[in-house]
Amino acid sequence: MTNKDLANLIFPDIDKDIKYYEEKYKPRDLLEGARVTRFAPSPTGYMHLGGFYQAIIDYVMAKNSNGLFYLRIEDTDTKREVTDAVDLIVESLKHYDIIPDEYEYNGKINGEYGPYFQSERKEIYHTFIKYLIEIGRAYPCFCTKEDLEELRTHQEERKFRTGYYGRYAKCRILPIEKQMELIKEGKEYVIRFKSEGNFDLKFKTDDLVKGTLELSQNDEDFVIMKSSDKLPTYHFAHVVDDYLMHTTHVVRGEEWISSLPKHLELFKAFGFKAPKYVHTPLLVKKDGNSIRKISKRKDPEASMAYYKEYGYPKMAVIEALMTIINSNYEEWHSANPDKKFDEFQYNPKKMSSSGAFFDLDKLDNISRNIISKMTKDEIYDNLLNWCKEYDEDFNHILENDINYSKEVLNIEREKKKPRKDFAHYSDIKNQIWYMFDELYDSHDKNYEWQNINDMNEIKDIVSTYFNSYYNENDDQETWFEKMKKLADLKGYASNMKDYKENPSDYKGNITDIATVLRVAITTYAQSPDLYEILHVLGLERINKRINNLIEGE
RNA sequence: GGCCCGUUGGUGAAGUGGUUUAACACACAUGCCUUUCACGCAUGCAUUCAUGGGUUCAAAUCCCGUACGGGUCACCA
Repeated sequence: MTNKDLANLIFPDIDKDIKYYEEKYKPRDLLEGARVTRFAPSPTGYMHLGGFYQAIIDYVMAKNSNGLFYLRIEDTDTKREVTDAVDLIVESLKHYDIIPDEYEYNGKINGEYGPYFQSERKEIYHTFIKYLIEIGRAYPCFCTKEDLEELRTHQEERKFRTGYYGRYAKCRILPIEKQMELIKEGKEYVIRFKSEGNFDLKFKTDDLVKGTLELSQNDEDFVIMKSSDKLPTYHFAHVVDDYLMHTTHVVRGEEWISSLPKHLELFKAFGFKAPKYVHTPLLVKKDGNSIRKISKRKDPEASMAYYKEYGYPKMAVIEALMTIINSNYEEWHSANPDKKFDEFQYNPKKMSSSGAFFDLDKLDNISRNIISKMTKDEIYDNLLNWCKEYDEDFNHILENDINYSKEVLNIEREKKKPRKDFAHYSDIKNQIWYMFDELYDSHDKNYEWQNINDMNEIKDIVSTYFNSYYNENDDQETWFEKMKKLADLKGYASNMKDYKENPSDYKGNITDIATVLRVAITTYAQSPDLYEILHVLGLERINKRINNLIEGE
């Protein structure tokens, strides 16, 4: 009885060999220096910010080297799988225009190196495992959960390092005859890798972010194939897939560093060249005094859905992430405003090696800048798009009179120093509701009168102004001159200098007049430029409002 | 607990032995501009790089210890 007999007993139907797959998945025809990256999430829930952050790195690394970026779904854990998770992942990437060059979705495979769902690659893994068994580097293990637990407590009590290794790996010394006998009896088993490493020996390996890592050799006979569904574990699938798909750079969270020795030993056992690794720092968050990993349960902003719901422009989210990825991104971007973010030369060495904070304030700032630079047409389209999903009422209002809506959005826009008061689309309605009669009429109005708060005085100022002074066709200068005249007429200083010199000579000053008019029209003491607001509103809306104000109460 | 990684202002960070009196951006504060707000502009905000020691003419930058934080020790990824 030989290893070959064992291998055939375990995988009687596997008739292909590694060569077959190497022939099938030939090296990629890419230019020198082109990087092949992949985003390889497991579909266990929603799209996490940390995953997206990695996908961006993958994408940028591939794009700025004329390489290629693909999506692989790591669905080898059938127990944790969540139904719509793959849809969420694909839709999130799509929403941000991070489109993989190769992927598989809804049964359609786009790319020559698929399938791209690990669950569909079972035969490939089995072929590779079969080979390992044949050369004596893998074996069936019949230990039960109880056996392993016992081992563990035994090791813990003696303060030994826990794990299935060396003399504790009892199934590795089972004679082949015994192994085959147990399998024929129908005993449950997993396949373990037979390690040749020595934990006391260290080796050095390079990580593109962390630099040189000094790690102990792996000596654990870790599981490479599970018993229940015969699917491989992550460690095994990673090695086989990234070899066959010719990944050049593996981007993953730094939590994987501790299992790197396992992966490297596996690559070595096959005689494959390992890819380069980019172990990214975790996204963390300050919670009181402690720092912790950003968590989906406690932090809504951990989910990509958060940014969509709030209506952040997609470039804002991407740029906020880019500034964490390489802090010189911002500088580069302002020097190259017309270049796309994926032209930025990402440098893993410049990446922070400690945990990174994702700062929502910073996101808001970036977002404000981006929104302020949009043309009225762009912001209108984007807002409408967002409203279609999250605010149907506002959507209808915006579509009711498209030109008017665009003019409203255009207030203090399309100029050198545009307003920067919208951080996300869900902000907008609350800030400009008074521009739309449909919202204005039904809105609770809390007039923020300031210095002048006597209603008779207010009504007098408002009616005099709109009856005798306001003219829609005035330019801004004339418009303001008229307001000054009104101020003089009513006993308010039109010149601030005069007012400051002799405040007691006046009832108030020009700012009080402007404020009354502003509040009368918008209810707010603070608003964008009043001249523009009046101009956009138009006489009809204005008259309706002042009539209501004067006749009301 | 073992092993690994890390620690520069409120935040992201630049910086790898001497143009650093520690860049830039966000946040914050003050002032200017101004019919309000926002914008813009100006100024301020770490005498110090977790901490103790060492190497050196010279250290945030190199070495050792300590503390603290994080990761990982599954038939999860």
